[in-house]
Amino acid sequence: MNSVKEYKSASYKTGKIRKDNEIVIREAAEQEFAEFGFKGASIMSIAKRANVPRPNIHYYFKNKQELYNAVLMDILALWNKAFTEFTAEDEPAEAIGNYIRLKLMYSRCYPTASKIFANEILQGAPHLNTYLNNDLRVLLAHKTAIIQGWIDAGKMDAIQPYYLIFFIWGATQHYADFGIQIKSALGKEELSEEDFEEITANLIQIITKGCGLVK
Amino acid sequence: MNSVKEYKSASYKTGKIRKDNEIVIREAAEQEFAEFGFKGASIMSIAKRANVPRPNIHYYFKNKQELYNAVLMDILALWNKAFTEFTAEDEPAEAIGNYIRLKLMYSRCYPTASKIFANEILQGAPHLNTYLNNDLRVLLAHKTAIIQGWIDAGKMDAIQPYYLIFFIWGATQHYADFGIQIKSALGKEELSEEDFEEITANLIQIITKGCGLVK
DNA sequence: TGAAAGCTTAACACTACTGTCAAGTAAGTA
DNA sequence: TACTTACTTGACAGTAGTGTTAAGCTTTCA
Repeated sequence: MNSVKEYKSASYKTGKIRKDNEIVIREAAEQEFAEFGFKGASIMSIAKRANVPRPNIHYYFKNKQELYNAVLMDILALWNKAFTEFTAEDEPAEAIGNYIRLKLMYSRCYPTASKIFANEILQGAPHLNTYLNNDLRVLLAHKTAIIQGWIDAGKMDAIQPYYLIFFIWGATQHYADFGIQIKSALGKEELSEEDFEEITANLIQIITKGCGLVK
Repeated sequence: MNSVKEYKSASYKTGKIRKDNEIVIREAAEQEFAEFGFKGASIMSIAKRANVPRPNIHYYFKNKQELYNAVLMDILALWNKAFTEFTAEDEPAEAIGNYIRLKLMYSRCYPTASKIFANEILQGAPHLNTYLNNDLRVLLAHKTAIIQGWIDAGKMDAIQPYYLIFFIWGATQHYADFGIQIKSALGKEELSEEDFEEITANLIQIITKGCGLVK
């Protein structure tokens, strides 16, 4: 099992073709899952999006569940990365501003990932129980402790740290998940980089000022 | 067709049994659509939730689409009601505070409605094109004009009115749509009325102060 | 009380989708 | 080149779900 020969043979198996095809299928699956959630998505439709015969998908991923898991794990990795950003040593105004900027950048660059996550939560998070009750909870407890530290040090107003985080999440993710509504309301086909810069500036201004971090 | 007799006969038709059954089915459908969206929902599963044989649903609603439309129309009526609240004559601090309070109340009292709307938007709003491009756009233009008036009168900071509205939507709806994540993060089974009051107070404080409406 | 309207239900035909298999083709390596 | 492994594809069986029908039951009210 662990001989050099076996290892080599394994590396042949996971060759370029497999890698490429997996990516194409994953991307098609992301679109489908983002729109319809796990239950509403169909392998047939994913196959059409990916432009491959349906059985190919089963060749690369055992079933719908496994394909979904693969996609979801990628997203969680991305999500965790967006979260490990500010520390107790940072100045709160800058740290919170950067966090908002980062979250909005994610909404702009990875709206599909955000939508899949939203769908998963709407469906009652059946595949994310472990994540929500462990990883996320720990990360969140850490962040809120930092914010509480800033409050105790008199650096900002006494806001419930959890609610501050939820405010940032809600306001920033809205631009990915409700993108269509926003575009429609603004009468735009797409939001440009400049639009996002303006949104970022507005949101940072409201929140930092609202927390007593700037005048 | 319009004779008194016909009218009377029509009123017999829509009797108590029909009314009651329609409500039971509608409520079951709301739950199902909130979790799975239009495509992911199944009439079979709605029938089980409502505790009626499946064909009964077809007796009251022609098909899945019509049932969904009925549910969605109720929600839009509710949504519009949540929107017709502040006017140019109001003091901005109070008006915006009240709007945030109202939106959070909706998230608390009608989370299912909020989730159905979220699902619809995530699926690309195929049934809401008309609403988004007409009703909503008009309402929104009206509200943003009022906010712009307050800004021009020097009553508040120069925030893009559209973005202010979107912040409020995102931050408030988050408590309905992402309720599970929030409960999980806070380690609570349910959010109490007191929790919502605290959330409301925090959010109003951040936003009104952040807009330069209070010190 | 009985006729008409309203409601329920089992059964049917049909479609969409899933997962599997076996036979085939293409790619990679000794 | 010959052999092995990787990949593709059409065909199949099975399940879940939809919408319809026809027959039976219940309620209403003249």
